[in-house]
Amino acid sequence: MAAEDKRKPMAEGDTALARLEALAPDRRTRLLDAAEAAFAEAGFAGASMNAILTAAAMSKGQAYYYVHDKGDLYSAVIERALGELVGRMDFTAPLQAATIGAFWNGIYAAFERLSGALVADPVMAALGRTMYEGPQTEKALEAPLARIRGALELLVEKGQGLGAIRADMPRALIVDMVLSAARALDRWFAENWDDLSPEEAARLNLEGLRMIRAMVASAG
Amino acid sequence: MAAEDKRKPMAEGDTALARLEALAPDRRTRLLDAAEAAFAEAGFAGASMNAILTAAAMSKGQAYYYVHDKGDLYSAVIERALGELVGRMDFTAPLQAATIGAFWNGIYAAFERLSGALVADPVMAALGRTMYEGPQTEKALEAPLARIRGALELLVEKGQGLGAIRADMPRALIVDMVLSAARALDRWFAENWDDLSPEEAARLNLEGLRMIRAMVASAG
DNA sequence: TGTGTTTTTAGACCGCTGGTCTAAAATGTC
DNA sequence: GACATTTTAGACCAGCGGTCTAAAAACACA
Repeated sequence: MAAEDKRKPMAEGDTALARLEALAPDRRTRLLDAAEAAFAEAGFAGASMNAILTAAAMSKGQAYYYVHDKGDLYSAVIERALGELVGRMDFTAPLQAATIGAFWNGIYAAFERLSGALVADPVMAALGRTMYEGPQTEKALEAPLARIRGALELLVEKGQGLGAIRADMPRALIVDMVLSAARALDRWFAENWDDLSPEEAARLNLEGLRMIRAMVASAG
Repeated sequence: MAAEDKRKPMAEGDTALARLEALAPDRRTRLLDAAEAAFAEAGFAGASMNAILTAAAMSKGQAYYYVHDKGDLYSAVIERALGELVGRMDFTAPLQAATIGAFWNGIYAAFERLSGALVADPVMAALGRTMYEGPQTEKALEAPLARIRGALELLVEKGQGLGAIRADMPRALIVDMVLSAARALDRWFAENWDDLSPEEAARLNLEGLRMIRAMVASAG
């Protein structure tokens, strides 16, 4: 009478983050820090799981007990980083704006804060670039990305309500275009930062946001 | 007196495409076709070199004689695909436009042709999505991407000369933002194509281009 | 404290990856 | 026919992400 295998096979749907969350904070931090550094430097595919585990001083069995696979670990890293970022952006001002002008000004301010944060933290910036690697990352990103898109979508909705943003295009499309233009702007800044005077940088940043605004502003 | 090794070690800078170009056309096509299909389906990192070689009925020694590494093969695939695409876009009309209106119309027409081509050829579209995988592809793409950017830059310059495009921002930045917004537009279409009526698709496509135009148009 | 159960850990192991290397085959040259 | 060069085949290599087993550690209840 073979005893049935009662070992818990890692609850199915939960992306194993359940266990990760229960892991002692210092060890979780050690793992996520090592992973974040590796992903930021080499991208998702380029980062070596083995190297990450060595850096985090964790055995394989240990790591794969807390995480389904590499993509899962990646999700956790992104989720943590995103948490810090959205905290910094803080969209409450534009969301409560009463006029079109106040709406845009609130957005400018939020993006300025974000931009400052990314400039100050190149690892985070590099990690962000990671997010478009392709089919493998895409799946791992679904959950965390949905959250940030949700926030932006809310913002667009508010803008449309105020008459600030054109309402004749699908909201999702507008969000996509804004996100990607903003990212291009950011990438350009990252690459050319050293050649820019502070004044020029500030001017270009503001004008860049104005360009994005022009793209989505309602014709009126 | 050991005879020096006279074997040609594959000329250094030339990305080995020299040999590839000299390869009999049918065999080169066989290899590139197999690679294109694999890259389009699984992305750069996800595609298996071994599988590609099997599909192309080529031995390893053979393939690596004509190509430095996977990135090199990828470059060749992109280069070929890009050649077909730029042929389809044909920017001569907007480049010779005499008025702002004609300039934009020419651009609309070129993008419409491109969009049509991508819709008709999903493999090519998938391949395009591949191009932003990360550090690994980036290097392989430098050369082919520089060409398309060059073409766009010319276009922006012309637009600035006509007063159609704002001249107060670095040309490279404008090109980046346009490219990435256009890509977002394209991606959105790729994902939502099935849910769109032809009329709606046409309208959104045109309006999307107008949005991009609004982003870069001079304040005038 | 002793015993049985469950959770956690270590690391050997697996199939596969992209890439190298050598020895033979093919081709060219005189 | 003889020699040099170019091209081919595929065994082989280190490293990859991931699995698995067996022991260790922690917990539960007496």
